[in-house]
Amino acid sequence: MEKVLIIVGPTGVGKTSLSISMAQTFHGEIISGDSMQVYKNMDIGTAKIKKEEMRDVPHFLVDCFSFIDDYNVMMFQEIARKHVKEIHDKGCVPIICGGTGLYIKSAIYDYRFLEQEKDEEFMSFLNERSNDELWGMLKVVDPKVCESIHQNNRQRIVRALYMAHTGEKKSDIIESQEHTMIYDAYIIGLTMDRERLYERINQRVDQMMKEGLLEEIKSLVSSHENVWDLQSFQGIGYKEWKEYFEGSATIEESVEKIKKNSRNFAKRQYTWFRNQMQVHWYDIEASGYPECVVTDVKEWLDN
RNA sequence: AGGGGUAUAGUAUAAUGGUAAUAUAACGGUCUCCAAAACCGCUGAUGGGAGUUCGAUCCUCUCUACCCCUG
Repeated sequence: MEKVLIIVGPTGVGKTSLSISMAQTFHGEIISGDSMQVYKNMDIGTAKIKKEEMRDVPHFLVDCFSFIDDYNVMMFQEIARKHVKEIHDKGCVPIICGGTGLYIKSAIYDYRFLEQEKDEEFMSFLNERSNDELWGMLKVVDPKVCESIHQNNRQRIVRALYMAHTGEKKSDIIESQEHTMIYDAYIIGLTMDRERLYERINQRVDQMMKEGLLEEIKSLVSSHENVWDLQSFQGIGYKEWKEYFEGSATIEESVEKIKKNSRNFAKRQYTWFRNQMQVHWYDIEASGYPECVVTDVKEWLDN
């Protein structure tokens, strides 16, 4: 199996800088496992790596789509796997680094997605139903998957109904998989004291403001109509400005909201990585932090 | 310093002479294409002391802290 190095962790913990040093040490190339850093012109709010920080290490899936484009797991899975193969064939180490848990898991496990077909009629049919009605429908159509989705989670219920309607049932897809990794992956998870991480996140948001986050937003807002509905504008650091532009919130309130959402996000990321993937955790504040990663990765590469 | 007021969960607000509710935060979890999303669960409080009372968070006194007014 091809070897792939994975770097995950909560936002703001320092994944990017480790990815560069790993790439330099082990002759690696980096694939971004991040759902927002793909968008061009969204640099500050996504904490995107700067050109000069890349140190000539090749990066993929960064800065490659317009902010009006849609991007999703299936696209990530396909493109990331393609890059893994190419990097591997070159004799380099593919490094997937990012914070979007589902994306990364879907690329390294045998996840299978349905080809998306548009069915506007069925969609609007679903949109008119209440949560309870949809839940009742799913119970009939795909009872197995129904058990695993909470009644209030409309988004998932709709998705499952849509899958059953357009092709395969979600439960069938899941049962057709072995739920194993398709690569020989070493998963590095970075962590640190929760309180200090939150402090760091808060400071990073203040830093974004100093670097001109608001100006970045303004220029995007003026370059396209109704940006607030775009998928790219559902990202933290962007969606929080809607109220400000509508005149119902101050800059300070928006900044505080960004901080809060970032902290909440970091917590959800921990939950995912702790429970969904087999992560080797490293405390970035522990003594000998970068060195022990190098030692472990070296051992894994040699096997 | 004098006069008045307030004290309930980390924060903001309820309520009652029979030990307390809501929001939010915090924490934990679910996750197969909106995932930086969507959803679920849970912990936590009547400032300290004394009195009245069968029983006080509620009434009384006192201490403490904070707020307002007047020098």
